[in-house]
Amino acid sequence: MSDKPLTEFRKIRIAKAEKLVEMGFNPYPSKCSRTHYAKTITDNYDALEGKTVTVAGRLMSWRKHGALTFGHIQDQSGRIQLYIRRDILQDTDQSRGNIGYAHLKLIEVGDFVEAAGRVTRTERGEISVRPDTIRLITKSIRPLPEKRSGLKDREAVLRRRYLDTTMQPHKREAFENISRMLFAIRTFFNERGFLEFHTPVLQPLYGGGTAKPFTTHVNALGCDVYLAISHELYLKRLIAAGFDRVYTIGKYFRNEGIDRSHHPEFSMIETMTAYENYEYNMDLVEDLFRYVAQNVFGRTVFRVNGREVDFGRPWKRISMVDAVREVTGVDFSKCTSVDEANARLSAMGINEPQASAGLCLVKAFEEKVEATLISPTLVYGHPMDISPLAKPMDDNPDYAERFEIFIGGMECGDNWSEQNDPVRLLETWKSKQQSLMLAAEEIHPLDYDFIEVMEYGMPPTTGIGPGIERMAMLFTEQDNIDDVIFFPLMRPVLSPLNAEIYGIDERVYVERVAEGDILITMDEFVSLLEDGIISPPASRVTVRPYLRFWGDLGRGRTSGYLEIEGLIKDKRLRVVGFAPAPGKALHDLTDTRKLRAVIESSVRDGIGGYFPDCEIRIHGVILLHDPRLHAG
RNA sequence: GGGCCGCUAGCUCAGCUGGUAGAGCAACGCCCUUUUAAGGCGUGGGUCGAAGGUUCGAAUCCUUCGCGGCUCACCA
Repeated sequence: MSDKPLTEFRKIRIAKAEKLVEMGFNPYPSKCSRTHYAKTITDNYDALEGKTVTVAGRLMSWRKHGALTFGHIQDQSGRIQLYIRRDILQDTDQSRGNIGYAHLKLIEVGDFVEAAGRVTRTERGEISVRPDTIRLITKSIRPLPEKRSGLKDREAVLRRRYLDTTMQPHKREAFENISRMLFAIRTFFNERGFLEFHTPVLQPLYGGGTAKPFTTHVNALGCDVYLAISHELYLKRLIAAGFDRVYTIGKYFRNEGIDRSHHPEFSMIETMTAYENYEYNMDLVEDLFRYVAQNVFGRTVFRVNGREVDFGRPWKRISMVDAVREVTGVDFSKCTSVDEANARLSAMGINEPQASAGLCLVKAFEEKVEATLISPTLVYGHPMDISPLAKPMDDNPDYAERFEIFIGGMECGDNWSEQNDPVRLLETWKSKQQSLMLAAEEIHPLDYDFIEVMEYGMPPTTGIGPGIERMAMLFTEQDNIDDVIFFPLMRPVLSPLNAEIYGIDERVYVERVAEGDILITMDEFVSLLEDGIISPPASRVTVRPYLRFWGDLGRGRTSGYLEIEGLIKDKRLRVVGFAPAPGKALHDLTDTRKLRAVIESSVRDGIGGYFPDCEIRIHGVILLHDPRLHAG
């Protein structure tokens, strides 16, 4: 009986590693002695020709020609060819870890190797290292993807990014540039006298925004906390503490939609500057983007959504009222009533009545203007209705000292003069809380501790908050956020193949209850049936048994649940605590027919009698494993 | 959440209106002193995402589910 290809491949490679151990080699040594990166050698060939160098990296190609062997080693900098000659390569020497020509078959594509030898050119002119010695640094026991195409399946790329960047090294560029970007951002702020702080990710209250948070629990304190949806309230506490210029490059967590420009976990650079207002920040934001463009990318013109965006020119600054008037011809500042404003809205084809004239302006802006703002534009003067943490403008208190950054039709940051009047802040928050409770049945926490901070006093302050990923998308010219986040969040999966390799007998399913499903216990279910409360609206009920086996086969326990469709209209019922045939050994998994028969009779005996006229379809048993036991 | 699309060997992909599951790369064996998509000869490799259904017969048709993609909506 032969194995599946991957299983066989893996066994062969493990056998080679074992052979190496038998021979006295360590296939996983801890040290290597690289002297040069590949690119250093190809860039400085004239100076290095004939010199002895040591290179190390992953073996990406391997061409045997009898007494000659060619291959390419790939390191972080690039690739360089190995030109191996039988008459030059030293013999196998376990004490030094050297692998001689006779044993070269023990290393292969995918392995990490180290080669020491002279820098030379082959007859075809390729700069190469001609090794005197070759050492195996790390044995690889999985096959690399197809060498020409690499990974193409999007899911495979996202789940195994390390393979994608191995096969197509140019795909590392965006990530390298993001790293440089972060360094440049820090340099930019540090040079301007800002101090970087780490603010809490675990927060007892979530504030500074209206997003849905992730919740978690602190055992030691016995209380629930939230992952940060924003860091701004903590930065303001730092200003109150006497620091004039602070920033954080923090992680933000928002339990909301995922699409090509939204990710549940993202990063932002957030600043607070005391003794300045939003106008200072307009200059700061513009300088920041220009600084990053020039210092990291060496240019100011980028392509965003197929259109050119120039960060070098002075950015357009326009009030929201003017921006809407420019595009639609409607001047919302002249609207004297909500009804008038809503009439203007519906005249431009937006039939969603808003609660205030300010909200009408915002709606018109979002619908008609936002997508047209390709060149970097700062839009200021938001209605106070939507700016609870911002200060009103002196000359027009209906509008906030606030601006948003728009680039390529995408919002890239929100910024304002911080409201530091504690009495007004409290009033605003309370009324906002009430309206939100009425409107959305959502309770937003009031952070009284923060109000107290404001009562002690915070000097005039202004902050900016450009998103790192949005910025990275602009500068690396990617249109999908997954391509600027190396490890995007995905549902966990365990392939049947891995389940087999790692000795997990059954298919692994992640147990979860979808929204809208009803979860009840077996006892509750039975009593509902007995009382006749549940009866099928349709003539057919579909039952899917899910079972989990604990402990040793033949002796362990069985638990599971039934998924039942057709008993409650449009809902799926999940009955937990289903124990088929109590007392019987169900663990003979090899006889699936017998297993199924036992489950079927158990289900039919259990519920079939309650509605005799109904067809009950029982699907094959699905075996569960606790994913937590086998994660990773 | 809605719509559309995809899932076949480790990887990249064929597989027509239902009729014995295919190729290349990778792997294994042998040959080869200038290859770089090396080449030549030979060999092995599959729960066609899962479960049901229709059928004499299903990778193919139907239903449900899983995972993913694109897109719209929602959400900053």
